[in-house]
Amino acid sequence: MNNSQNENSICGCNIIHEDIVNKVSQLLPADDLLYKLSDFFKIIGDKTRIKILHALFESEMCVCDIAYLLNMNQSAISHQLRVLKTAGLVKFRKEGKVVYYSLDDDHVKNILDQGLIHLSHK
Amino acid sequence: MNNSQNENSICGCNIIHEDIVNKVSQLLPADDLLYKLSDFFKIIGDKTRIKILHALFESEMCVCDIAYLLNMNQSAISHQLRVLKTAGLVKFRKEGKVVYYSLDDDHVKNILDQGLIHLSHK
DNA sequence: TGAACATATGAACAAGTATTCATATAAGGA
DNA sequence: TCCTTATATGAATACTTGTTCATATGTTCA
Repeated sequence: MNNSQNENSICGCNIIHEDIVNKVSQLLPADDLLYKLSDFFKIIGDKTRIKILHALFESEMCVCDIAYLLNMNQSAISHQLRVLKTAGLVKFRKEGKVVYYSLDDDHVKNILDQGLIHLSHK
Repeated sequence: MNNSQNENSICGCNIIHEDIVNKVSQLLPADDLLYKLSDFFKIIGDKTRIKILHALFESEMCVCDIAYLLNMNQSAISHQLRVLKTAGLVKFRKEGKVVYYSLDDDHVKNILDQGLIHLSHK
């Protein structure tokens, strides 16, 4: 237990447990890494994108197929596919006019499945 | 290959591969479940909350400690702790004025670690 | 070459959300 | 009881982001 007299200007209160804060502070991963991590979860934390990913678990699909499947217009799907592509979660191949998207990462299915397990245990 | 003459009013294009769409449509988890799943990832897809969770991996902490550790004011942390509490990811115990937060879910650390593995493999 | 179509993309708009500020609540100590 | 302090919370603000609309690009086919 370690209190200082004046409240801290940063957080607006005193440090109650300086020893714990110091210990945890050292063990915490770098900000940079944690930001990347939260960005990754942000990508899969969207209902449209998570549906696209689940669809691609089953089969590669073209933009038009996905749009029809999800009952959304082509533009919205195309925008979201770009997000997934930029994040390295999907890749594509072109065949004439048609662009086929598929998964580009083995871990993603694993992580989504873990999420489902989490939900089922709550 | 299966084209209809007029473009589809829903997605603004024709279905290219009706067979695939039908197959995937049957295999896709229920909307309800996928929404819950994306909500879960949305919770951990925030830099402040992911820092809080990582901090709590190491030790239970009071609100003030977390605020000081993350260099944020008490109110912001309190709001985010409520989000995490509502999602069932953290729990708390009271000791006088002080409220101690800790993890309330075993799967979360696992999932975050998987996320880190994903990042390191990219 | 021109029409049709699959996809991409920029801009605008709408909706959601994280943080701040002010203040309330509740507990401890003088 | 009054003062201090730890936490919670409602409202306002600022920011982020998903979707739509209009349009551009690029390919096929007649």
